[in-house]
Amino acid sequence: MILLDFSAKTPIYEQIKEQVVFLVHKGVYAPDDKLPSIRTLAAELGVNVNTVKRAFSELEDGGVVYTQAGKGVFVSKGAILNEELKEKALSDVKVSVCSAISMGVKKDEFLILIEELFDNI
Amino acid sequence: MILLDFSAKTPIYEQIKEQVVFLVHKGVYAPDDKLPSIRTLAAELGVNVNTVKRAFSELEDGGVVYTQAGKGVFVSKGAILNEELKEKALSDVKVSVCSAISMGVKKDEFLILIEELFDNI
Amino acid sequence: MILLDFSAKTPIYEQIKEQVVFLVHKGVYAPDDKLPSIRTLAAELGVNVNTVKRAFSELEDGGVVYTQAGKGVFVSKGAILNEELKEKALSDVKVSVCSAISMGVKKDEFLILIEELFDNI
Amino acid sequence: MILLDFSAKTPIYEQIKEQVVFLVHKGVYAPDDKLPSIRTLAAELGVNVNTVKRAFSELEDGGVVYTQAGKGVFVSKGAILNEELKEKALSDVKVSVCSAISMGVKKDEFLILIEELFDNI
DNA sequence: GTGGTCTAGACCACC
DNA sequence: GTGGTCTAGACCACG
Repeated sequence: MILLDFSAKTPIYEQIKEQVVFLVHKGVYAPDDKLPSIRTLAAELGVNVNTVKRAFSELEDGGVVYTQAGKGVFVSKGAILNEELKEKALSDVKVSVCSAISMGVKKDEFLILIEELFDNI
Repeated sequence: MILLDFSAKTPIYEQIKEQVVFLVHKGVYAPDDKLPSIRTLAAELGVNVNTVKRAFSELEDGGVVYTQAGKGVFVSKGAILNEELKEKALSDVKVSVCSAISMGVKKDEFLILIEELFDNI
Repeated sequence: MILLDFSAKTPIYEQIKEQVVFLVHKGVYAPDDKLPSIRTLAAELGVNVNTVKRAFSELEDGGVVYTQAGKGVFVSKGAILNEELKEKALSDVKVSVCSAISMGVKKDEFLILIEELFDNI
Repeated sequence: MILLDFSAKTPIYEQIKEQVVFLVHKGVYAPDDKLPSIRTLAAELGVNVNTVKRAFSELEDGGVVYTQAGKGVFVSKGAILNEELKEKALSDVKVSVCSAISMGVKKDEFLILIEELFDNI
């Protein structure tokens, strides 16, 4: 299931992308599984069709999914290794950590936060 | 000194805000110190007056600075202890880390990144 | 309908803020209703886009409305119960009444003024 | 004693005017009493001489004080009856009360507030 | 079409 | 000199 935060700063299509990638990593969608159709997903999420289309299109550019015209959108075999998205995510972490450091957050606080997050998985 | 990255995705006024907060935390500006006038700073940064104004205005909303019309903008006494900003920054880190985890980033990668950032200070 | 007094001392964006809050309290705009777009409203009021934008932006800070970029500005669910705004308004009354008292205004004059204002509603 | 709120929205010279009027009404300064010199008062308040000068100048226009060149500024005999300032103060109350009404403040709340203020005198 | 950001001007009140 | 408000444009990302 995909949940969107419409009030968030991150664009809707980015949220969709991230959550699809997440679901693939989690194994909810295996390679060659068919994703929900663009129109179905758009209806479920209460979102414009173009928004889902953009998300899927960029996922395809990133090699996470592939499209078969008239059939649907499927998970790529190499999806798990998508380095581009991973790099971007790490870069975002770097930015937010830098910002937090400038607010006076100490190293220990980061380490604790990361431990907590990994414990909750 | 404030440095701007005009090609960054983060708005200029946000960059100014962050760096002012950083300078205050570093002690470059002490409580009740006068910040450069918005016009002076705008000229130095090669930026529009309104952009600096917005940055200062939002810093005022956040309790980091206070304004005396006709006099200038000054650092608040409680600015150093502003826990709210710190909490928000940590929350942002949490979000970005969660996102990165879902992209497949492993715990070690976070730890390395944090070590690197603290080494560079 | 929003009416502006361009010759008033109170800034235009403050007038817009007050009247939107008033309309929300009156129930003209219910929670999750979409407000007029900033461009439409600016055109209707004969005012600059940025002025309306500032009004909406500050209403968002105050929790009266929320924004979905690319969609519009909507009334918050908790807007009607916003005690903070009420407290601030009462505080402003207190200040002005104190000032008036020091000018020699008697208690009866306040009571008469309040009666008149409530009669006109 | 005059106390200023530099962070307030009301201009410094208005605050000085109001407090002088208040002190006169309270009887701290009687008719023909000499007020502190402009420079003395400016120094005490940590304020620019021009600011005090403006306050006194407008008080003189309003008939609250009169100036004797080379001697000083003195309280007028008719100061207690200054209707102009009183009208302005009442007008300010009206504005703030209107604003508060639109925020949902009820009549009783105003009456209670006024009772409280008059009890504290 | 929507809001978000930014620019380059302007005028005003205050200090 | 300072900040506060406002205008009339512009470009961008998003839906």
